[in-house]
Amino acid sequence: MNTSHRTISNVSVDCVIFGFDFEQLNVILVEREYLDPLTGDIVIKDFTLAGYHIFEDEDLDNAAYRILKDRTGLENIYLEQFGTFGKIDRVAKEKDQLWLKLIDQGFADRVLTVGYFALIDSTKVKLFSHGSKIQWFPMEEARKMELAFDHQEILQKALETLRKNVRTEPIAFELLPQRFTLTQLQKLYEVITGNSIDKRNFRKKKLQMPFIVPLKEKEDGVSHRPARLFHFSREIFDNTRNERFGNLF
Amino acid sequence: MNTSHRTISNVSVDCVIFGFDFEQLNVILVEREYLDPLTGDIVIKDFTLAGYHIFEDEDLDNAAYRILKDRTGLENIYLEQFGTFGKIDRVAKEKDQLWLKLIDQGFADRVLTVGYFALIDSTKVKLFSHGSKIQWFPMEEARKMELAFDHQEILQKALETLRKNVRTEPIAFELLPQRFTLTQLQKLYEVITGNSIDKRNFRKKKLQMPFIVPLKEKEDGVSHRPARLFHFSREIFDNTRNERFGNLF
DNA sequence: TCAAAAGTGTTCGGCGTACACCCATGA
DNA sequence: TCATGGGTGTACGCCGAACACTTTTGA
Repeated sequence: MNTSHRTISNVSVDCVIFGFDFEQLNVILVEREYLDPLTGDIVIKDFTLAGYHIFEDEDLDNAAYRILKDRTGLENIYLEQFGTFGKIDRVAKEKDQLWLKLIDQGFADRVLTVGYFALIDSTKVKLFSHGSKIQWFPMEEARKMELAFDHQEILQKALETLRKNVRTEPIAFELLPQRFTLTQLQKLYEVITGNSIDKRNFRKKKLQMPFIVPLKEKEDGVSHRPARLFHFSREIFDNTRNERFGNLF
Repeated sequence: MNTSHRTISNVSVDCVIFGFDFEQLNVILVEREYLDPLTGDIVIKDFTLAGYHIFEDEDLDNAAYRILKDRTGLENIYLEQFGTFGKIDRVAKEKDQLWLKLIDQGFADRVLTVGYFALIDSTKVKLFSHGSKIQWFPMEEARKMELAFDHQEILQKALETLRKNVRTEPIAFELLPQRFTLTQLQKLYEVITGNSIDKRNFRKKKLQMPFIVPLKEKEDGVSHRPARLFHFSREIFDNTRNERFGNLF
């Protein structure tokens, strides 16, 4: 991690990085592991969100972009701040206290963390480890894990916010490749909201939206009838969005 | 302000306290004034949101409740966190730097602030000054004022969040007395959203909502036909809210 | 020819919207 | 009796929901 900046000891940023593999919603977690230097025994081994303290000389939003770039190499990604977590005891679990003592980075006892979620097209991303292992987990699995600190609570809030906002903001497309099929889009809405959707109604509605633009290309490499590809035109969206808060799906 | 606690120098909370006087949406601002101790000339005189640094021994949410109680005496008030503001230059305006130097409270150069908004029934609240004057301003006026720090930006975000959330969460009632008329409720929605609403359609819809309960009482002291009073039953709301995100107004 | 997913239309009920007049009360 | 806001019903169009079969492709 970059150490040429001074950090603010009381404030960190945690990024909930969402991805979609056309089957499930996934999230990136970072392994937190500490081995006894003498015996090699595992003292701590669990997972955290991707986070770090903010630097004194960067905007809060930039801290989130930095963390995201450090872990994925990606820039110009959709990032949304969804909450700040500041319970006194949020790092008070025994395991967390032990961890903080072991890594001994001089962070304050009291740390507030600002949560951001990122939406990325996971078909084209390589994860960077920087020492700690980092991997994708299906949301369902991640939601059952015992994460570090209050990260389970943060993950929950991120998911809730995503669920709400995906209905009124055109953010689902951030999780898909530039060219996608309507079935992929439908599946994405289904896994985010947890509802299943009628195919005909879904397609009828999408085809009416001028900013979902049909392309001439079709899928290839599939062993069934290939689907037409679409792309989301932000330009048309910005020009046609009407004032009402109507559901976008 | 309470000084028996140690504060966290990098983190503050600002409260946007909304009220409704049956005509407009109002917000509480605190006067920031500094007089030259020799000449008595006004060096700084403007307004800020109600805010303070958080204490080391309180949860983040509790800091917001504390500030609210200090200023209004109220407890058990609806409070919602809506964003955290952490641009590097958010306290860099010349006037703000001067202010920080003059009050000399040892706060850090870099302060992040967490924004909460409160919804209160302003028919029964007295404001507490604690040295600085504090008063209600109509939103329209407040939105044009040059507030301290980045408080104009914070106010804007608070208002946006209120506008969005009032459609899907039963929070409008927090701004009204326990017993209210439908016309008051309608006016409230109108001033929050900025749209005007058809009276018959509005009433038809409200009367279908089981948690808006008609009372036997009517208004009195008005020089026209008195209106029926209603109250919002949270209990019925909790039992009848369906899963869909349908607009609540 | 089979398996797998793509693609396609109609009906129905409910909800939002537009719209104008009489009523009850205090001054 | 007047001024002021309170209170009420109908008609129409659109949108969301339910529902089943044919088509295209690669294996």
